[in-house]
Amino acid sequence: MPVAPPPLAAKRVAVLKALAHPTRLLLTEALMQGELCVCDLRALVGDDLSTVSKHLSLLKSAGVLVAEKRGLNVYYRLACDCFSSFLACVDQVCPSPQSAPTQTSACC
Amino acid sequence: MPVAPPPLAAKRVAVLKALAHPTRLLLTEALMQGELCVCDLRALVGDDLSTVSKHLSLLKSAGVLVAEKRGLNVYYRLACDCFSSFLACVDQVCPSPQSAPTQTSACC
DNA sequence: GCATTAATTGGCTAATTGGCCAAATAAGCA
DNA sequence: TGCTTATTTGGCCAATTAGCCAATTAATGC
Repeated sequence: MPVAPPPLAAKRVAVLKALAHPTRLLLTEALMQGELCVCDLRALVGDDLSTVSKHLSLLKSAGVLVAEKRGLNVYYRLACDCFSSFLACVDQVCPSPQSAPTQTSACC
Repeated sequence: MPVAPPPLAAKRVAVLKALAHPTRLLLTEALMQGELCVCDLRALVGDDLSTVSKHLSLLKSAGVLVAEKRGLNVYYRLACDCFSSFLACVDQVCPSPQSAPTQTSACC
């Protein structure tokens, strides 16, 4: 088993692709502090509401976020609470000279 | 500090985007076992040599891989040895029902 | 039911990315 | 020098993605 089997690999790619966009990464980072509704997130990133909605939908499809409708609002939150260590992982994958200088959270 | 500062965020996006492609993820996973030359990697993925070269170049630009020329061959290897725990991280970001069933390597 | 607010969906175009071919560069060897 | 092999680069076209607008759906209150 030299590499991941196709279904796992496809899932990994979906997660990575979902997060590999500045706006979507920003949205996800914002949700580290807790759930927010779409209109809050829209105000945060400044894009058109439909654009934000599509980004969120993609993140939900990938399994990164979960959505819950309460009243008129839809609240999004992280599907798992390990996203901060995931980010630490990302920062560690390549030993860049300037990034993560005072980073203490470890992944690997 | 609600979210990552622009330069760090851009770097994260670059790493994620580099890995968010089936072929590039496959190439990177293959290099977990050690360095390989471009022709070996080309045989592994089956794409045109120029396509593989461009994928590798992108991964190098993102800082995921490093290249070293020895003789006629260019050998690529992982820029950091923590890639396996990074993958474990990816698998953990969303609690999918079928993926990572017997996974013991932990990230978060 | 009708009006209002929140969010999603469809449609369209612009921009980006992917992948092949051909040409160019680089290194070793006769 | 010229030949051969390994890799990269440029160019081109197809496919995907991004983002805006308009229209639709959903929930609440009158």
